[in-house]
Amino acid sequence: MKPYIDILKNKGLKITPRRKAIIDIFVNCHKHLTSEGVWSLLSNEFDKCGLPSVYRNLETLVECGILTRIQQFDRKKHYGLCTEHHNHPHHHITCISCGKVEELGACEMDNKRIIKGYKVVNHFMQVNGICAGCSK
Amino acid sequence: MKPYIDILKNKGLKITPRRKAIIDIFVNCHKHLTSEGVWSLLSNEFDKCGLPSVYRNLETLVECGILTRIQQFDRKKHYGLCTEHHNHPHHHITCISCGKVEELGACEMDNKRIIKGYKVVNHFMQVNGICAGCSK
DNA sequence: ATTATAAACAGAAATAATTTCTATTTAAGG
DNA sequence: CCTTAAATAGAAATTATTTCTGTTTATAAT
Ligand SMILES: [Mn+2]
Ligand SMILES: [Mn+2]
Ligand SMILES: [Zn+2]
Ligand SMILES: [Zn+2]
Repeated sequence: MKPYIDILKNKGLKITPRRKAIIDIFVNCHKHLTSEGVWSLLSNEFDKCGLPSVYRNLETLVECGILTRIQQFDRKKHYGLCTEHHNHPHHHITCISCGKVEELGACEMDNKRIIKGYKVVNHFMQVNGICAGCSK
Repeated sequence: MKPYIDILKNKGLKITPRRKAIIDIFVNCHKHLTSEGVWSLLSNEFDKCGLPSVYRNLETLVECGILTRIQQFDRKKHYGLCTEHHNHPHHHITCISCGKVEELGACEMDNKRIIKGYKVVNHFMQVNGICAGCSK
């Protein structure tokens, strides 16, 4: 919790109740959630909470490296806590059953500057699986 | 052109003027296009052409392995020709300037069955760059 | 060639995730 | 305690995609 607050502070962003609550949700569940999933959980805590605020805050937290974001083919963005390597590129593996997120180390693409004549700008990798808990 | 038609035939799908035209578009441009981009090009050829048909056909062609599809954070699906390895998992590198698509060989994930206790179900990789032509 | 039939189609309307806009509230520094 | 820019709520707009319905067409069987 604390280190995430510090990231916000260092970037000159306000520590608002909504931001703390959103970070708290992810710290406690370690899952990927959709914007609406987060919104739904926030409604337990706040009488009033606008969906646009949720969207705005989730994107802000992604920009800070606190959250990771994946775009599934279901047209929804999914957000999860990015627990380490805040400034290093890395990827995540997600459980398609329970939504749990874990970090993967550096991948072979991270070093490559040129591939097939293309100057590499960025790359994105998403691995989906079934976690040990859900396999049982 | 011919081999793509054969894929459709083998799957018992009809060879319609729209399908031929869509394949033709991709064969001639080797770029990623959005659904609306394809629709716009089809309008040059057909007086009447419904956007729902374009969506339906693009998805059909993806299922056949003729096209590859990526989901960008712009909320749009992008489609490109998948020229080889029709039955082998592989990835693509895309030029963010001109949209050109090229194939990448197998990646390190392809062999892995278990990662961090997760039974791997599938993975997705997208590499973006600037092609040789656009670098000049 | 003609016909039968399921697949493909057009067009309109609906859906739903996300964004934009505006007025109001609030966190944080002095 | 003030001040102020950032954050927020709520309504409305946007837009990629899907659904629905009635019509057309590719293809196989006659
Ligand atoms: Mn991470
Ligand atoms: Mn391919
Ligand atoms: Zn799981
Ligand atoms: Zn290019």
